[in-house]
Amino acid sequence: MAYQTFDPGLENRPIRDIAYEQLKHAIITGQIPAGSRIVETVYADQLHISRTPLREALRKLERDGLVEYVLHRGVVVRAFTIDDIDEIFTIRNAMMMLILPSVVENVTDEALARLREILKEMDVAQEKADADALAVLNREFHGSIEHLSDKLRILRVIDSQEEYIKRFSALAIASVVRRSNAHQEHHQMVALLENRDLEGLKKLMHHHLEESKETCLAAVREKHYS
Amino acid sequence: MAYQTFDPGLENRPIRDIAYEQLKHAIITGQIPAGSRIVETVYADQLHISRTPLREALRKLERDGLVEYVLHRGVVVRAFTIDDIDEIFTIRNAMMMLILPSVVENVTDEALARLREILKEMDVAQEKADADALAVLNREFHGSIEHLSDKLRILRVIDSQEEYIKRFSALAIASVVRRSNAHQEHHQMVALLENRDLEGLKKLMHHHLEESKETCLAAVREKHYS
DNA sequence: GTACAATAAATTGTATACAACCAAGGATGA
DNA sequence: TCATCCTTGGTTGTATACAATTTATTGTAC
Repeated sequence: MAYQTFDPGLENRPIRDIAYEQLKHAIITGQIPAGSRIVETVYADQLHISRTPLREALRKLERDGLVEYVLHRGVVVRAFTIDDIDEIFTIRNAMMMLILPSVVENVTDEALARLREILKEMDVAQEKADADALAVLNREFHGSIEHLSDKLRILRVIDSQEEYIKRFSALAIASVVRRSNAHQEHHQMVALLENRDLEGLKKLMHHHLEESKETCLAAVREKHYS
Repeated sequence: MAYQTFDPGLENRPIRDIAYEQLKHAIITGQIPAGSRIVETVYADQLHISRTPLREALRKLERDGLVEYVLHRGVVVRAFTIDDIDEIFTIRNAMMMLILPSVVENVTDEALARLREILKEMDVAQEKADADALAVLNREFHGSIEHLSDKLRILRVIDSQEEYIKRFSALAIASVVRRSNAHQEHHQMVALLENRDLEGLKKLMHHHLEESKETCLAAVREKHYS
């Protein structure tokens, strides 16, 4: 068959990466339920690609811990429990504490201006109670802060959990109360960053992520997701 | 060509995993220097395998962050600095603090007996100043403690750094002074575990890993590794 | 009907073939 | 001499073919 000539705009990535992201998304959202066996030919046909790039995508998922490989039996989707969510947020929180010193150290006026810009957009979204927009802006906001750090390996750990965070922090933002508190906290964060107040920022960020976790866990428990 | 029919004993893993580990080892030990481009055909020939399993190994290394992928240009070995070592130990220390509560909670008499057994072997190795044996036992000792925890995702983060730790903590163990201190600390750890003294253990473990890091960094700086 | 052996089907593991792309160098023309 | 186009060699991207292994199925004996 012909190559996948989708290529929207400038993107010309290998289709193994497309497959990787699609599978990752499908697993995290539960479209492919935990315990499912991923038979290569089935998914290759479904994605209209050959087994080769699909297998490379599976190897990546394997390193991510999303699927488990069994000798001569291929991969199975790993289970995903409330404890996982707890751990993911806990890891993220701990990593954040590790990078904050370098974040405060490296913050520039340009970065602060950018954060204030995002905050303004968040004000609007908050006003309109647009949870979807807030979820996107929220990731942008936190991402901008995190990537002020030069601790590349720690950032890599955070980024490896990024996809989960995206999904689950959206759940937290769905809560009206949490949304309002989080919004205030975001404003406070920028103020603390402005003053280079490391201790204050650490305390606030820790609280912020802890609250997000609790709200998210409550939401998940309610939906009896596990 | 015929399949790689090496298969020593019971091991019958796919050769992509063999390739993965060999490449990983070669990169971490510096046999393949940072910045090198890994041309698939070259290494496939060298390992006497085809490109397919090699590519799957490369995808895993990509997720590990050991190599970097450039569109249509393949992978290059990422640089590996003193800062990386610092971060790796820092991450490990932070993760350890997160799992220790569950370690203390789950510790059993059998586990303690096992730890004392390892300690005894370490006594012998310490007596004989056998640094190589100590390095192995050291990993076994710490691994046994870590895996008392049921925080699987956090353990996964620790394990993902395992290979580095193996290499670098061996450097720390090469120091006679550090070796002696570490040995004492290991004995103290078991005592604290016995008493389920979480706070004491946290304090000691934090100190222990911090000292290992410093010794290792000093050794690396001396060898002007970076 | 159950147990076991033999066989067939499904699936993964590996190798190879070919297409697409990039980079470098030479040919052509001004 | 310089710029531009084209070609070509090298390398990655993908598809496919085939081998090996596991799992399911069938058949036969008891």
